[in-house]
Order: sequence, then structure tokens, then C-alpha cells
Amino acid sequence: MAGSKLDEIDRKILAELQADGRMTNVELAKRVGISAPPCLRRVRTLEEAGYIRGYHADVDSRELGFEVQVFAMVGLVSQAEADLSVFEGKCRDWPLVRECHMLNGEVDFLLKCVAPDLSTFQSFLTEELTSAENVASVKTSLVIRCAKDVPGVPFEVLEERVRQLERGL
Amino acid sequence: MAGSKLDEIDRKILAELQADGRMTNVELAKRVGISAPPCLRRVRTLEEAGYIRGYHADVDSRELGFEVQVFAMVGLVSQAEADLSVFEGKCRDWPLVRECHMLNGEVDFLLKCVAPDLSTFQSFLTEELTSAENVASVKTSLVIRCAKDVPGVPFEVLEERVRQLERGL
DNA sequence: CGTGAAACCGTCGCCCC
DNA sequence: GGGGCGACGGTTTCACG
Repeated sequence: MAGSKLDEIDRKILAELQADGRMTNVELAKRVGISAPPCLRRVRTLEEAGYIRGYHADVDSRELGFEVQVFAMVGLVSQAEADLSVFEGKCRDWPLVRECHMLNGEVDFLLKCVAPDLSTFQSFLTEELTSAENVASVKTSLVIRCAKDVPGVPFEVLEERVRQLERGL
Repeated sequence: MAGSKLDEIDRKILAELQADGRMTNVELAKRVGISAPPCLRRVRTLEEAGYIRGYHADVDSRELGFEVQVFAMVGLVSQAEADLSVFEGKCRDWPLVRECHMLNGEVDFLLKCVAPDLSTFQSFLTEELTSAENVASVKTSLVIRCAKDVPGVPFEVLEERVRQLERGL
């Protein structure tokens, strides 16, 4: 099962770097309770194994002038794999689309979009998204406010889960 | 207007740190074309001004055993501000909820959730979310796959916008 | 904003368990 | 296998021009 090859120190490293990705290695080593060299080796291993995909500054999009955030629910005409891939490729090319998730249920895709203002978004919506080949329907909802936006996963839940698994060895 | 107090170097710094949050300051300085000390001063200023909210390692949730990702659309009974705040507070307390956006339109909130497996999510859904006070309806959609998930904002769009504004001085 | 210097950190080789 | 020690080169971060 996934995650089973990580020990407690690895999970603490991931939790710390998820909370503060610019932490120095010596500070990280101090927090997880080992010295710097093995700590750095573990971080490199976690990066190469794909547990850590990268590090990003979390920029404030509204401060930067992207005042509009929109979720778009997209239905397609054809859900054949080739047609899904074509649509996903377009989403990757559209800079205003930041996330593209394929869902089960009534709607095929959920897109998270940002834009500097409503008219920019409307141009994108009418000229690109809605008029794209194979798109059957688009329903959009403006984000009024964001009450929570934390990255990654809840490590508390992971730890609890590990403890349960250990009890059931 | 927001973002107008940043010059081109500041925007390049933000773009670089969004792409690679662990870049060293000397590398960053080289890329934006200034020397290290003023570059670090700019980064600190951007952090204090709130343009940079933090730095995070981007961990692979599926590799870590969070195999279930769900979007939940929540309708409330009352949309009075006090009741909205209460619900948002609960979302902040629920570790499985990673994002909570208030939307316009038919649904009041869109939640992004993660869970180790379906039964964990179902317990949360039935025992916590659906049975929470003031919650009228919950519709959930499982994420089948994620075609795109890039953090932050498209700086290409910002630069284009700045050029347009400069032409219209 | 740049230069120089001092303190700190990332990183490696080696030894240890 | 992993962790610790010591040392070198690069980096962060001052004070100052």
C-alpha cells in the first residue's frame, strides 16, 4: 500500500516542508530529531520517489490583480478517451485554467479559473471554453470568498491511520 | 489598483518563486538581473506586503495514501452572515476539507476534500458534513483524475495586462 | 543597488552502529 | 541499511558606499 515505505521521520519531514517549504535543512533536521546530512539524504530520496513534486511560493492572486476566481462545470458531448484527452490538452494550454479535474456524476470536468476581471473571463468563457469542440455545456460560479485553502494533505489523519494499521499488524 | 506598486523585477521574482520556491537567493538574483542583497530585500518586502503568503512543498497526496479526492457542493438553510461564518469555521476545523469556497449561484459552498479511502470519506460525509447544523443539501463528486493542477496565477497574463495598461497611460 | 565580509548552510567523504 | 562528525565551497545577510 502507498505510504507504507515511509517511517515516522519521513512523514515529519513531509509535514514540515508542506508547512514551510523554505525551511533550511538544519532547521528541518532539528525538528525531526536527526542531524543535517541524513536529513538532506531523506529529502532527496523523497523528491526522487515523487512524494515531493516541487516547491512553490503561495502568491496572493487577488493582491496581484487577479480579482476573479471562477469554478466552471463542463459537460462534454463525447466521453470517449480520445475526446477527453483532447479537452484536457486544451485546459493545459489555457493559462486562465489552473485546475482541471475529471469527475463522476452529472458533470464531466470541474475547472478552477482565475482572471484579472470579469470581462477577461467572459471573453475566455465565450470565445474559448464554451465554443471549444466537444463541449456540450458550461456552468460557472464566481467565488465570492475563500474561507479555507490549505495545500496538500492532513498529516494528522495520516498519523492516526498509521497507528491503526500498526495495531492491526 | 492592485499589483501596480510592483515593478518588473518584483513580478519576475514572484514568477520564479512560484515556479520553484526553494530556489536559492543568488540563483533568483541572477535570473531577475540584480545582485543578491537587493534581491533578498525585495523578497522580504513582498512577503511582508502579503504578496507571498508562504512556501509549501507540493506533496503527492495519492502517493501518501490519500486515494480519494472529492468535491462537495453544499447548500445551507440560512445564508445570514453569522450562519455562513459558523459553517466556514467548521470547514476550517475539518482536516479532510482542504478548500472551502463560497460561490454565487445554486450552491452556497464548494469544498475540496481528501481522504485515505471511501469509507473514511463516507463517515465524514454522513456523520459530520451532512449532519452539520444549517446544512440543507450536499452533492459530492469523486475526482476520477486530475488533468491539470498548477498553483498560483499565470504571470504571462499579468505581463500582457501591464503592457496594455502602459500603452493607455 | 552593489561590494565586501562574516556567519551560516548545503553537501560530501568517512567512520560508526 | 541508516546516522553522526568534520571540512570545504557556496549562500545568506549584515554594514557601508
